[in-house]
Amino acid sequence: MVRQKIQIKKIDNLTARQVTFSKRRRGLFKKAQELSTLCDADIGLIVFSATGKLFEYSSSSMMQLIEKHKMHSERDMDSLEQLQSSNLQSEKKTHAMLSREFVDKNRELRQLHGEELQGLGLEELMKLEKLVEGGISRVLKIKGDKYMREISSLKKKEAQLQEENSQLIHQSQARLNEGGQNVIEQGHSADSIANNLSLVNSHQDYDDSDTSLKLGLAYPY
Amino acid sequence: MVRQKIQIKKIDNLTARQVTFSKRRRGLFKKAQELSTLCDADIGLIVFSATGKLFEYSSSSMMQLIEKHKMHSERDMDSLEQLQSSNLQSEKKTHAMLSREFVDKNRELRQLHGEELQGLGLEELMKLEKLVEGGISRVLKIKGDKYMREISSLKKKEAQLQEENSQLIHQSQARLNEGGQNVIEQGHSADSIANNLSLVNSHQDYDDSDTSLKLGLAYPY
DNA sequence: ATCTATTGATAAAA
DNA sequence: TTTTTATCAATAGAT
Repeated sequence: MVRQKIQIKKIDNLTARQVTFSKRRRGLFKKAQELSTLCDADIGLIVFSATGKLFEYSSSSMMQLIEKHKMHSERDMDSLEQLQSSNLQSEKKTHAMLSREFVDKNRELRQLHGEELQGLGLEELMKLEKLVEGGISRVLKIKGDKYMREISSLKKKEAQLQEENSQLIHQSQARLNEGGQNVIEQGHSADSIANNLSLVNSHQDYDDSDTSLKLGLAYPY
Repeated sequence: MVRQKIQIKKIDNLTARQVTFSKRRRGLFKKAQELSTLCDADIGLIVFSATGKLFEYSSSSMMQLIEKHKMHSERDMDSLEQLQSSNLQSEKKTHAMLSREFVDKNRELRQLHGEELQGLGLEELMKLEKLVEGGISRVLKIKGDKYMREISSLKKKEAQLQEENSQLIHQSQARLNEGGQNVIEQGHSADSIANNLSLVNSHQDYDDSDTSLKLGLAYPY
């Protein structure tokens, strides 16, 4: 664009190409920074040289920017997620099947063992739930850039669900006692979980991750 | 840079800022494209206007580029992951402990039931273990994007909790029916989950993100 | 890396 | 917004 105008096509001469890359790259970064400053824009610029070297600029944090970008064009992940999702379809089915087997087995155990064993499973679930909650609160402390905000949002959903779980469990317990059956120790029997269907419908609006954990453990990690 | 040189600082006048944004943005994209063509560079440019509108350019695919970028700068997430990792140490321990309890319970079941049941539990645990391993290896194939993995993990948690809710609700129904009549369709007992926990310990070597799979049981997304 | 002749980008105005 | 125009900035080619 100077001494002589050049064509915008790949520069054949390696040395000339490297020189031009270096010069123009700097110019590009400068322009990006200027635009960001002048117009209060959030800009991210990633440049890989032909040799694979990375150069980047971001007016804020690249991580943050990339996250924001993904939110604006959700389709990025979609192909990947669809891939994974389809990969998992058969597994889900198998898993659901096995889960049912386990359910039956466990019921058997309870029957053999009598009521005093009833609460154990749920009790331990609750412990695990507490662990999850602990993990959440710790992680939530991590600094809030926008990337973090997405994570936070996911965690909120999770917390709501846990709350819902707790309520279900509580009400189930109450219902059991109402039933005037053999009273169990304070443990929460899984079996005892009853009714509370009213809670269900208020959360049907969750979008993604229809993935189901048939085993249902509140295990975050 | 023209009729009068301007300072590189935020343009106060809104209209002027918008005009400049529009002009310079185009110029920037053009320069990016030129650099990409001339020097065979892989370039991604993301611009968010002050009003949140997204403009982007990528010489190849933005997704691809972002993935590549993450591979080159894995350290971004490291501090965060380390935090989480350390936060999780105690939880992992507790979890391992609980897992052992569940294993014991399962052994108890087999003992009560006699020989004909002996192999069953283990057999199914192995099946599940395979499923989990399958899920893990698939996830590990997804290019090393720790960030995505964290979000995935959260989504998994959410899914698990939702499923747990469903199960609780199902059981509630079952319980209700049991109370009044008899015979119900088999809901998924939360108790039954106990058996699966024995899977956990065999995969302690995976890093945090993947750890979720152990607990979440082959649901990577 | 530095120089400099030119082209390219763009601020201000319309 | 887009176009025009007068300048300033970027840079191709040479050193």
